[in-house]
Amino acid sequence: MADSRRTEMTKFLFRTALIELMQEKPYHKITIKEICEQADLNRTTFYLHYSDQNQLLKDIVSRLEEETAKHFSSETGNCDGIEKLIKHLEYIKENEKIYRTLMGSNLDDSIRVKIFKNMLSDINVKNPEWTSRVENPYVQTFIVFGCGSSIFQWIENGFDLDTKTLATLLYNLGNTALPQI
Amino acid sequence: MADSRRTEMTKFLFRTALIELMQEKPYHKITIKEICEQADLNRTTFYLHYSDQNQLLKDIVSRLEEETAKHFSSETGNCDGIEKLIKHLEYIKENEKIYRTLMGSNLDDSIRVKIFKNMLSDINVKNPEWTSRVENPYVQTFIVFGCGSSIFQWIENGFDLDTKTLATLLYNLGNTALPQI
DNA sequence: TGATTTTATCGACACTGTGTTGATTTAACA
DNA sequence: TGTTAAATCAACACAGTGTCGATAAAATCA
Repeated sequence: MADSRRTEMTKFLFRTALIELMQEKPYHKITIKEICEQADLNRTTFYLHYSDQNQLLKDIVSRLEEETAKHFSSETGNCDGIEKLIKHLEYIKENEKIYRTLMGSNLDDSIRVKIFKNMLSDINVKNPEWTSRVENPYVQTFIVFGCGSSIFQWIENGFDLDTKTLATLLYNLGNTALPQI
Repeated sequence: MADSRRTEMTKFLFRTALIELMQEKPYHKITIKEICEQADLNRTTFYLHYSDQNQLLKDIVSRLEEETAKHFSSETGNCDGIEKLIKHLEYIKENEKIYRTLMGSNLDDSIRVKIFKNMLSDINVKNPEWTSRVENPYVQTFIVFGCGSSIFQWIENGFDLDTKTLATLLYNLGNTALPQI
């Protein structure tokens, strides 16, 4: 019924193996064979659970999304916009390894957008100052990718700004522009 | 001496073949064998000029950069910031095929950044309103990726805004935020 | 033009990764 | 403990890679 403990463990090992390999080399150069060797599992077993690397990667990303959603549903009930952004940045900092790995692996656009939106989801959905005025999709894109890329750079730079400074910067970048459009 | 006409033609055929294939499928799924079949050239000939697909792609991108630079060195001598941006957008529109192909193929970050910066190079380098005040690398990243992604979306949407409207929008998004930081 | 050099082609090679098979072993759990 | 589900194993045909040495074609120039 559902996924037994054994298969759950197997899938966990595959996910771990891919994440480990992604820290060493770009995603697109990682073969299924390598993943299996890293996980110490048979290649036939891989095909029992995933059709290819992309399926496995999607599994990793969707689990991260679930965990993030779970975390923020309880955490940030009533914060204002900038506090939510700070909480998001803190969450990313706490989960440095997975975010650094995902962002540094030249992933496909669809995956990258998912992660960007995930990093900003609460803000993008719930903060009236930011989004209720943003019916223009170009402005949304500008802000999501502008913020997302800056956060990515912040991760790469080893968190050289404290969360409040970066949050204020990004918030102002997005916010001050909006009313004037 | 240098590249003879014959090798120049051969390389041109390989470049054309890759661009054609990139319109059909994501870059990372294109094999060297396919490129050769598309170009109607022998696979051994490919290895005579390029070590792999990435080399060929870099060739394509660097030639686009050269052409762009050549175009803008004569074109936009003395325009102000927003006019330069309009000229860039018009140039992208004129070269729709190559830009659409490059941006829609899930390329590596390094290539994407090159193209983004290329799209904004004049603005980023020469417009005092935008960049002399931007010593903060996070703000630069925000603007480059914000604008780049919006322009990408504009291409994907089939140029649904006229160049002046989009240029004004992006210019305001970047510009109004800056003085307040 | 014919001789020379450069460039593209051809066939073949060993090698790596892919995706699938059926038979077998291992481990969970009722 | 016996039954069931999951992981393993060996083997398969197949596709793409990168590299040969030998050959053919085509550009260059004496």
